[in-house]
Amino acid sequence: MTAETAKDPRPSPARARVLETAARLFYAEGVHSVGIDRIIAEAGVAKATFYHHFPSKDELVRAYIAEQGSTQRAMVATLRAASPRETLEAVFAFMCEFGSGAGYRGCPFVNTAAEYPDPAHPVRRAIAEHRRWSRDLYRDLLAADGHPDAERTADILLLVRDGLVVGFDLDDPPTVRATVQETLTRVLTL
Amino acid sequence: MTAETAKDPRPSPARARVLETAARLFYAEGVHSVGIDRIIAEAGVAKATFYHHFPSKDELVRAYIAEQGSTQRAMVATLRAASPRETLEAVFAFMCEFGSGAGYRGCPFVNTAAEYPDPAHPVRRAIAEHRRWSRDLYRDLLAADGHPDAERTADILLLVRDGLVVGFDLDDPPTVRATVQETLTRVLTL
DNA sequence: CTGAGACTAGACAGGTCTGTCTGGTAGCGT
DNA sequence: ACGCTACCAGACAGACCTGTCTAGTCTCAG
Repeated sequence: MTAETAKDPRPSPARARVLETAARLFYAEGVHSVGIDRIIAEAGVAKATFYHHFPSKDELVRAYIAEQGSTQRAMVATLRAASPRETLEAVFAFMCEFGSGAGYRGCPFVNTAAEYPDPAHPVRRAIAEHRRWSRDLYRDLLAADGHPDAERTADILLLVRDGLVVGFDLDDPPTVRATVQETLTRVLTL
Repeated sequence: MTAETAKDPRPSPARARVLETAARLFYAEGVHSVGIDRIIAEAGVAKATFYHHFPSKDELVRAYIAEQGSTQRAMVATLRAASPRETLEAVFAFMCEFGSGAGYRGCPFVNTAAEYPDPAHPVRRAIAEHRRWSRDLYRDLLAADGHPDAERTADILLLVRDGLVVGFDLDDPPTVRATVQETLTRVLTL
């Protein structure tokens, strides 16, 4: 699916404004709590324009998830460090940094999944796709670092990642930060 | 807050039916996706009766969260094993068992928190309360087992718990089960 | 110049949401 | 017998939801 990676030759500022506004509101308040009317009002876009670009609200949600995914992939690309091990640590350090920020409201993928029970739903599929990418990123970095059990350790890192994003949202950020650090130490040292 | 622990001398079957139905639907489909009308219809209760027992939907959600908490506390009480260490393992084994079940849809606390952004909201406070109880349970069991760093390890176990409940919902259960086992091994052995 | 398409403004339909209200029945303690 | 409380059935208000539609503006390629 190369839907969000330069598919459309015309960027369409209105569409971008809708997606940007939707991302901000969905993340801050949840998908079902934010209506189309509010999105188009804050984006300064007519309703017909919205439905010209997105066939339904669900498709907007799917686009929101896909856009979050590409944003995160781009962010990780900027974190590439000298060694795979350092890159891995930079990724988790970044998540901790982000999770300690003011507007943090948890992981958009996990939060949105909570509002879409059906695993076969397109939104859920988009979420699953990003999870696979995350896990593969961890595995590749571990393997490049010469880790003897990259596959299983990647699964563990995904589990730590999930605990991290939930913890920063629900618990005391400095404590979670220290907990993540300690967990990574115990999990990565053999 | 002793609201759910034998406060009312009259159990009120109608109230219990509402709470039971709400718990089932909220868990399976999410809080905002399930309306009052549907709950009272499936519970076989009049609307006036519902609003006689619960002042608002938000209060029903709070009661749902509180009830989930007491249910989990009761469940843990039945898992007490010979040693604290075995009890701890039984708790995580039970979560894995439950997470592998057919109707599993993630953690009601985490899922509901995703729909209530405001940390000051009563629902979020009830969720925070249960998280404190979980962390304290881990800490007490670790301390009773003679663990040298019960406090920090309890934080880690809470993080593992969060990763566990998310993973069983979004990923392949058998894989997550093995991952949890391996994570606990790496995290608990010093 | 012409026509296609992106855009704005806003009415509208049909449904669902929470919460209130009326009206009436049944059990139970005193 | 009386009154309190729990309970049922369902209408109703007012707001909000998604999605469609009309009507008209503006830009730009050909």
